[in-house]
Amino acid sequence: MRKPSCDIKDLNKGAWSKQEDQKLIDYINKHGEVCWRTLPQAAGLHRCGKSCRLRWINYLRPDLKRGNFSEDEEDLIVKLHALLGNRWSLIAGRLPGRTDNEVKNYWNSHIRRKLISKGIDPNNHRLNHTIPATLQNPSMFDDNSKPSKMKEVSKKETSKSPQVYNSGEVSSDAASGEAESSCAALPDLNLDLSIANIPPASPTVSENNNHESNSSRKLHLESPSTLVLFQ
DNA sequence: AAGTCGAACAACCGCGCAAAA
DNA sequence: GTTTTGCGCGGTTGTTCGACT
Repeated sequence: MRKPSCDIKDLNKGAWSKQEDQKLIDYINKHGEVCWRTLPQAAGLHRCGKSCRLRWINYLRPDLKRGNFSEDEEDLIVKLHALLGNRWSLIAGRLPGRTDNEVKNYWNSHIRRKLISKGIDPNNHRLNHTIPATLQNPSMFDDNSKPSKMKEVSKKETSKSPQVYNSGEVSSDAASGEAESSCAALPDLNLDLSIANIPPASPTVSENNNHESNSSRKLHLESPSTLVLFQ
């Protein structure tokens, strides 16, 4: 049986200290992103490689943008989500300086609610037939779609709700189908969109790593025609 | 001022995939 | 052809902090 990659005892968990961050940064600056499994020991970190990788990719990488998402970025996320579903790494790959985790969090905390407030199902980008309570009483949302008292879309509810795009089960057909339907739902969005039209982000870590990401392997993005949509 | 609630976000977990052995 | 290994992904959880009562 395969042994877990993080089964070593006495490993630190939880928040990273500044010292740990610095060790990781120093090591990667010196040696580059080598084998994540062996990196912690080599760098003198009591963390599993996975944890180091995550910390580096999501927080320590020098090319990270951080800060609020712009309107353009938000638009792009919505469009890409309509195309790709919950393929956060692919979506993030088109947003320079953004990570999949960041995009995912932003989607769940901001965009998702925003769409719901507009009566759009964030799972399939279709207009809900039943008018949501939020539309009947728009005052429940302010301009930033920050729900003042929206218990209906509580954290648990949103995270536990079934996703249309189950991981690994979304074919490009399904994705394009969603996109087609979303055109009607989102008339303001120009979904005459192809991957080729989207400005490429700076190479991600995985791309730099000479490894094709899992997601691109699954979707074969290297052949853009797969995802080009025409209305 | 204290307590409660919810949003935001960092981090972890489990799984699938591809490459290597 | 099968098993093992490591990476990367998406989903979920935990923690922090600000707003509100």
